[in-house]
Amino acid sequence: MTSAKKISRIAMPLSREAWVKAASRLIAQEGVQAVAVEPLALVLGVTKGSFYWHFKTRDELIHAALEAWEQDQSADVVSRYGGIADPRRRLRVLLFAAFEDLENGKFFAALAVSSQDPRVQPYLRRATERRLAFGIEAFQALGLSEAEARGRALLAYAAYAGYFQLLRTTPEVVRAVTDLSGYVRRLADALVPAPKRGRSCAGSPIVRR
Amino acid sequence: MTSAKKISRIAMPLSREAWVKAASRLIAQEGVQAVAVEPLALVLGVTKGSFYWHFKTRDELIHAALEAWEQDQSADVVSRYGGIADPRRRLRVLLFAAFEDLENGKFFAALAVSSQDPRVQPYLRRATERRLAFGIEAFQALGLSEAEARGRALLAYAAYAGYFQLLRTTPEVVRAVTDLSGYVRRLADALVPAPKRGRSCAGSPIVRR
DNA sequence: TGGTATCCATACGCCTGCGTATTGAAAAAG
DNA sequence: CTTTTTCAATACGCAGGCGTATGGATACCA
Repeated sequence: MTSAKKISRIAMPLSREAWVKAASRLIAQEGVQAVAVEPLALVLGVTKGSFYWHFKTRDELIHAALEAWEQDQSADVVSRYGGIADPRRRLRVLLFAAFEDLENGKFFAALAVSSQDPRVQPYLRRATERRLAFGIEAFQALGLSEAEARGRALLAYAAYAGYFQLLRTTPEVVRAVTDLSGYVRRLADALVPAPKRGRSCAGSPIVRR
Repeated sequence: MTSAKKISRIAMPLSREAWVKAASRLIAQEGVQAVAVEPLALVLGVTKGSFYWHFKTRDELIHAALEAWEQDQSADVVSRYGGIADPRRRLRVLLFAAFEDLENGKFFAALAVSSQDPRVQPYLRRATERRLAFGIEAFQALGLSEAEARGRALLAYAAYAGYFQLLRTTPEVVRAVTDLSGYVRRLADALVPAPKRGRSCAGSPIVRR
């Protein structure tokens, strides 16, 4: 049958979820503006007729895909939040976990591509607010002043956003320079005093103000 | 001098440069895909007829704008390079200078938006390679190993890219958190041992201020 | 005065993508 | 065995954007 790369579309009806999923993949790879009905239908082995039965407009599909991402997001953060008591360790684990979720990072970078799109903005804004607030809280738990915590959280978040942006724009160059785990470790060492093991810097290098 | 955005255009012939400049502005604001001939002509107060006299295709305009940016880039880097002898100070000055050039930062962030565009890729790749190489060199001048220098350079560059990405995608949120100078100072403190002040402990670059 | 080069307007054809309308087919319900 | 519901194909209209063709208009030259 349709010997295309995708599943062979053997007369099995297409679910709404299938469209959303395909759209999400497309967003992660080429950004929101790439979500076009006809090309997408071609990939799925159907025509527009199918799409406009499942969705009222193209915007509805985009919105659905973004909504799905936001749900995943929240779930993830909450699940990792409950855990660790020690603030230092929690912060480091948080950092590593964030960078380890490559899918999410790539999707986020792809969203940033379409940041001017009014459909995307609210999702991007909420995600940024949520993550930054979380980061600030985590840094404050170390005993830092709010200003200091804000600054470090922004730095950490920018390093996150920047890494995935660079990975998207020029993956060869980035990979030639260092690997992910080394990158994150370095970031964590720069922002969070190492937790107990080995002699960390004498006394308390952290200034609370 | 076109007084403001779209006025004048009083029978004075339009130069090729005017098109390139307008295109560059557009790229910085909305990305490469926004560079469309007819809307641009509307802004400049002419029609397509003018454009296709100065340029063969739309691609030619885009290339011209990117080329102009790359030239500026190189000039800037070279001009700042000659200066400082002390590697610590040089690195910090470099960092501050990079972040202070808001125009360039915004243009870079806008380019990253269109990183998938085959027209943009080479320019983006060259800029990234050049800057990273420069950063690595600067860190090695501090006496760091190549691996360590690579790591820190990537971190610094990601912080740069990330900051301007966030400034582009969610400026309100970023500005609510901290200001630019504080951000850069923090980054410099984290990556570069302060020039004179008390020596930080050997391993951890976190420095009391 | 006439010619030539420069700069721009207008009109056209083409393609892509959105959304609608209509028809069709197959499964489920009756 | 009908009827209804579900899903999809086809055909259409419309808009925006690229590139071409052609015809002014203005200025500079000879």
